[in-house]
Amino acid sequence: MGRELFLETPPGFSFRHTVYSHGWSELLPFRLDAETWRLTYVFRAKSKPVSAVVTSSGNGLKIDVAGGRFDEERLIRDVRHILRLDEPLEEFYELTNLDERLRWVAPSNAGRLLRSPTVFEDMVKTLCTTNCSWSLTRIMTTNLVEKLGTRAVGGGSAFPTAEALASVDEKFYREEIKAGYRSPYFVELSEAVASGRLDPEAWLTTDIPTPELKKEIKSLKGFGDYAADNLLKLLGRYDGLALDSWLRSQFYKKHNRERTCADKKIERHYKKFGSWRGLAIWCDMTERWFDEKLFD
DNA sequence: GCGTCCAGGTCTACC
DNA sequence: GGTAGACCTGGACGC
Repeated sequence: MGRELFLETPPGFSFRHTVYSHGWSELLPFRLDAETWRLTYVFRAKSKPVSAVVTSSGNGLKIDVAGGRFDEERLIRDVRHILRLDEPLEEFYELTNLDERLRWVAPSNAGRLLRSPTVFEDMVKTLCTTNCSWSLTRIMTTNLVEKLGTRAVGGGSAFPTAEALASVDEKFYREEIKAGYRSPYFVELSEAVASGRLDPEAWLTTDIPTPELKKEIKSLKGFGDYAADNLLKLLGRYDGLALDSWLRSQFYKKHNRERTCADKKIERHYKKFGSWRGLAIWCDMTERWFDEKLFD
C-alpha cells in the first residue's frame, strides 16, 4: 500500500528547472514525464527498494511512495539531496544579475543541478558520459540498473550498489553493459568503494580545497578533467567548467560566431563568475532548453 | 548494406 | 608540460 509524503521547499526553488537542469533525469533509475512533470526515482529502502513519484505541489513537493518498508527520514533526506533543496545560490545570483545575458537565471530560480542520492552513483554515471554519444550513455546506465540493480516495490530497479557492481568482472561490463574500454574503470571504482578503500560520500562534507579534491578524483582511472569537473559540480563545487564536446560546440554557436576556439578563450569568458563559473557556463549554454518548455 | 566519422574523453608513451 | 595515437560502442551520414 502506497504512502504520500509532503516536503516543504525553500523560497526560490523551481522544481521544473531542477529536474530539467541536465540529462540526469533521463538516466535510470530516474524517469521524467515532461508532460506532467512527474519525476520518478527508485530509492534504496530497508529491505527492498521503493519507487516514488515526486511532483511539485503548492509551496512544496508531493512524494508518492509505491509502498513497502522504508525509512521516511532517509527518503526525505534523499529527495532533499537530489533536488539540492539546501543549496544556497544567493551569491551566484548576485553575479548573474550583473550579467545581461544571465539575468534570467535568478528570476527563474535556475542553477540547481539534479544529482543522485549517492556520490558513487554520480561517479558511475559520469563515467558513462565519457567519449560516447548520449544514446550510448543511456544504454550503459539502463544496462547497469536492469542487470545489476535490485527490483523495487512499485516497479523498476534501484541503481546497483558498489558491492553489486564489484561482483561482476570486466567481461560482464564489456558484453552485458556495453561499456567497452571503460570496463576496467567500473571494476576498479566499484571494488575500491565496496572494500571501503574509497569513500566518495565523504567528499560532500570534506574541507579539502577543490584543487586537491580534483587531484584525488583524477587519480581514479577514467576520470580526466571533464569527468572530475562534472563530478565536482554535482558535489556543489563549480570552479571547473567541465568542458566536453557538447559544451564547447554550444559556446562556439552562442559566443564565437560558430567558429572553434581554444578552451582558454572559453575560460576567459566566464572568469568573472569566479568560483561559480562552472555553473555560469552551464546555465548560459542551456538557456534555450527552458525557452522550449512551459515553466512555473 | 557497408565504410567512415564522431559523440557530453582518457590513458599511455614519448618528446 | 604538451601531444599523438589507441580505445568500445552505436547512430548518423554518404555512397
